[in-house]
Amino acid sequence: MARVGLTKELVVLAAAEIADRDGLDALTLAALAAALGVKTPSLYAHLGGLDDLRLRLAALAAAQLGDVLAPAAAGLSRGEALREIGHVYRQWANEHPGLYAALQPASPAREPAAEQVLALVLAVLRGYGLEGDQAIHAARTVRAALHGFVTLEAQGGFGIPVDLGDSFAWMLAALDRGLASA
Amino acid sequence: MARVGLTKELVVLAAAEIADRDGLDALTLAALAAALGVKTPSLYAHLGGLDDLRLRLAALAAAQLGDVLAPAAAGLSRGEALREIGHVYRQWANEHPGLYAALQPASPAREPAAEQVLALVLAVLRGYGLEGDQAIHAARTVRAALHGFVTLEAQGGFGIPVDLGDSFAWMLAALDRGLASA
DNA sequence: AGCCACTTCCTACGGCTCTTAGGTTAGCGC
DNA sequence: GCGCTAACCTAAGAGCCGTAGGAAGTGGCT
Repeated sequence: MARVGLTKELVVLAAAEIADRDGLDALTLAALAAALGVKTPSLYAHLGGLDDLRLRLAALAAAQLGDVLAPAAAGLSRGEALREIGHVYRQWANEHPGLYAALQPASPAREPAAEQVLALVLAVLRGYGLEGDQAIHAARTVRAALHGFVTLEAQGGFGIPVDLGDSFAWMLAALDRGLASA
Repeated sequence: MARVGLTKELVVLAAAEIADRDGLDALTLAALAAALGVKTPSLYAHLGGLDDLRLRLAALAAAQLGDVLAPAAAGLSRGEALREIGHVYRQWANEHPGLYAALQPASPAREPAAEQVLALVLAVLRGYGLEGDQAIHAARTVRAALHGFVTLEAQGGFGIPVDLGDSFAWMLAALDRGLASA
């Protein structure tokens, strides 16, 4: 019985790879164990089970997204910052569909990263002169638009053959105008 | 063996009720059969299986959403029409979380209703002077914002204790300004 | 009325999922 | 070299979807 030498980190990374390649639904403990060259019950030495795996995946995703987003708006303001954050957000989501999907049911595991992103967005919104409740409304607006677009795109929800990148850029420009005139 | 007298319609309606009450994930053939007072395999007389049930649910959801949305913007234009459509959309989604979720993986089953909704939105956008590709970009923007907000709301994705209705109204107003200045 | 055919509904089963319980063995520290 | 930890295993159970094949209620036809 040659030991594989798994660690929690290796297991979660392998899970992320499966989720991104085959979809989050294809991430089963059986598939994960097979990918690691191990029998399914052996995973319970490293994980608390499927729910625990999903939480760890969500935490990993939140951390990664936070890391790519953090430097995106450095030195930019208003429209430029919004556009940059938007494009980085969309690109990361497109490159990591499984991880992005794992982010979905809001869980405590991703709370810290969520607050990091929120702070980042609020900083940009201050450039628009938005504070207090206004800033919260605006942050939710931006988040809803980004999340909605990326989600619909991932699910093939946009049927019409008009370039999605153009539409995304158009949306960010419209958001910029909407925020600027608040 | 008293017969229950099921029909495809009754089965799908019962499924919709379970999905809305307990969540789409809780909609299993076993749960559906139990709710109908029948054993699981009996459902196969009315359905092709779980995938088929999900498609039928998506078709039902698309039809319902189209029906409530169609008269929403009658006699209104621009900002008022957008606000009305938005509120009806959100209200329906909040009242039917299971059906709304069933709409998710874009399937051929909901195509007709999707086109109906698209035509409705495009009509409103004409009020903003948007045509051709511009109108497509704008329609995608509106859809992304609505879908994103409603989805995040359903998942408890908005943590901060600021009124969600206010945020939604703010988003619709921001969209209106963004579209008006396109 | 009586019978036939249809369709609903059933039991039984196989394969997949996650999960727990308990035993074996590899490899590190003493 | 020996023992302890933990990584890994087999075995088993509950729940899921889906298929196969049989029994029974219901409507139509003679």
